[in-house]
Amino acid sequence: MAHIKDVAKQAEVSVASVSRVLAGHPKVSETIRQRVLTAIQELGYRPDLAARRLRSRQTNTIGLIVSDIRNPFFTEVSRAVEDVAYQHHMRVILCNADEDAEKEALYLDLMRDENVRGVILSPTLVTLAGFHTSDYPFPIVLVDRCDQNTIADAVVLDNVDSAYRLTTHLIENGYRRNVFFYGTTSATGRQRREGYAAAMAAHGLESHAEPLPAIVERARAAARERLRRRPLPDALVASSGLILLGITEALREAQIHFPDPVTVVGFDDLPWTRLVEPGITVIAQPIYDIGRAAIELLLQRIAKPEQAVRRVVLRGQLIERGSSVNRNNPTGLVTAA
Amino acid sequence: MAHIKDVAKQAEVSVASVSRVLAGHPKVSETIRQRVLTAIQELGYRPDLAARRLRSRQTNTIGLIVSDIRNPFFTEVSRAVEDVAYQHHMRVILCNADEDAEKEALYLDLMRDENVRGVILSPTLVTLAGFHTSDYPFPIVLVDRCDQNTIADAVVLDNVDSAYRLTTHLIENGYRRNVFFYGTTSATGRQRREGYAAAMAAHGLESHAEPLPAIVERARAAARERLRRRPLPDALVASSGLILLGITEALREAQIHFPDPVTVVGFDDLPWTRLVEPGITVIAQPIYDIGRAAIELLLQRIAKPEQAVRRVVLRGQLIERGSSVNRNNPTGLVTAA
DNA sequence: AATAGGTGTGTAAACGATTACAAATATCAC
DNA sequence: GTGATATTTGTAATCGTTTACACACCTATT
Repeated sequence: MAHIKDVAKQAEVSVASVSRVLAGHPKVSETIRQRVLTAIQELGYRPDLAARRLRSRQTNTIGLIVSDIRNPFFTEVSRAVEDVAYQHHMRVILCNADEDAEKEALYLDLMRDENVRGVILSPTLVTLAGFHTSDYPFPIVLVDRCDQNTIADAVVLDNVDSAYRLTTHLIENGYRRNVFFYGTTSATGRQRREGYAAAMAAHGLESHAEPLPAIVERARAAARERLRRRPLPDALVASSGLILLGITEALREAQIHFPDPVTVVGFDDLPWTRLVEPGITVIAQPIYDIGRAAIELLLQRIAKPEQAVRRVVLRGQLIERGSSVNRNNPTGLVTAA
Repeated sequence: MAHIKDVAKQAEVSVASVSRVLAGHPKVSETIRQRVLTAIQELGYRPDLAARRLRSRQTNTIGLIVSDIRNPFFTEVSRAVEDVAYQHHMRVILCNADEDAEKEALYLDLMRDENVRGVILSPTLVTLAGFHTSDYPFPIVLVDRCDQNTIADAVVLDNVDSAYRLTTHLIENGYRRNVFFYGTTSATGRQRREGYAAAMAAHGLESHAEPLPAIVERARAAARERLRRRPLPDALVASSGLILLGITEALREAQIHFPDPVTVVGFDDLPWTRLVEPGITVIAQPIYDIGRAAIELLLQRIAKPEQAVRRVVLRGQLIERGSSVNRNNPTGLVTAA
């Protein structure tokens, strides 16, 4: 394995010059630059990252701590983050905290050990509660989850409003007894519940919100349970893609072919929501954009540590499908007034 | 930030002793061990990874290079790999090669730079073609993709046999004109095509295999195209979950409610295959087990570099659902002979 | 011609751990 | 009590870079 010394010898220059060429330093003559470059070629030299990091006290790594890598939302976010990061010659360490605050803390420590330049994090409620950017030696951008009180760079959906629009859409189409299933570990679930409750209240309807751990199995169980009770609801509303999947499975189990007598709508425009007849109405999140905004925010923050804290809010898009077909006017004909 | 020197001073021992305690070295007296441990506590000391790696020329990192992180197969594999790796105090660097041989090579170089202990790789055909373990300074375990000629540790499905069973099942249930859609970038797609072709031939039927890039959009387009031609096939067979999704979307677009006149079956028991009526017959891969086997194989190889090359082959499970209902006897009644 | 101010280049000191080796101490047999 | 041996502990070299600083050289100004 060739070292920087060998390159220096081969190019008949000092190690400092080699290092300067490597760093793209401006004050180095074209002659030397060329000699070094060919020497590097000839020897197939690759700098030792460990030595470099030790001496320079810097890495080109950023950390991405997601709460569940199996959630398609986070795989898409990861994808966006990696795409942009690699364009900027930054490496990404991806960690999976499993909706577990302890693991989150563990990984944040790991990030410190790794000397990362910054972190993108989708925090649990617990972590978010006492969250202060200043507790960490690197900048942090929150993604998907953030509340009003937290002072930190963040990229989130307009959760309250999206849930409000989704619920209002349901109500206007004649679904009035709507049950909301939401994840308890995230701020996002709570905010969406809030939007749901506001919409219900605005129409003089009673809220029924069911908190649960945001995984498919628990959502299925909760929905199954609810479908056993009477009176049946008009609609089940899911606060995330995973919960939506669980609910849909429960409906299928119960042989209920939505939209009648019970229908289902929710968050996240996953491919299969179009596939199951007659299609599920959802709020589509611009997931890739969320991820991209997060990494761009982080890169800016790294470049300018002192810039003002920013919060990017992206709008969810209501996609109407068969599961929210108008019950008031099921024939689709215009009723005479 | 406290250094090892500070700890040594605080504990009134030498830096060597501190280092030995940190490494869990056996020859260190209980007295010193305790003094060091409390000093570490008091100072909140955390060793500098860069320095440690530079001096010891070792990391506790393994690399995982997958071909598409958005493919649920690979997210599940990642999950398994990370779970087991972290239990063994190993970090994982996850990279996404995007079915691109150049990116694969790039990431393998990156792995070398990072001095990883080993790599798990799902190679493209191009990379697999000239693959020699000895070209790399670390052990490599192939996952999901490997051909007969490649000499390397590997964990794969019984692709040929699974495809054979799936196709035979179709034929026996009365579907005879079956078209196989498979990804061209992976050895897996080819092997499954082989099993399909063998089953067709065994029943005196003609093969129709359509190669395509293994992404949803291309599969949808290919299926759409095929559905336009006449005569219509009896069944479309997908060699992967993403292709299955594309085909199912095309069927929906064309308003074809499988199993009649055209049905669909394929690989990967994704949650939605149960959901779309009347359910899609699939080969279920034991994905988590595949990932776990891969990381365990790698850890063993790291521990014993000279052990014999191993190939672990896991069996796919045929899950029969509505999409392969028996056409010979559609009523389900026993026909009098 | 002497001085000042740039350039560009080289030398050597970091960076913070691990670890070979030497030194000190403990253990034991006689 | 002595020497031999085994066991801990400490000192200092080392890993491969980056970078502060010094130095040599060149140009421009007086």
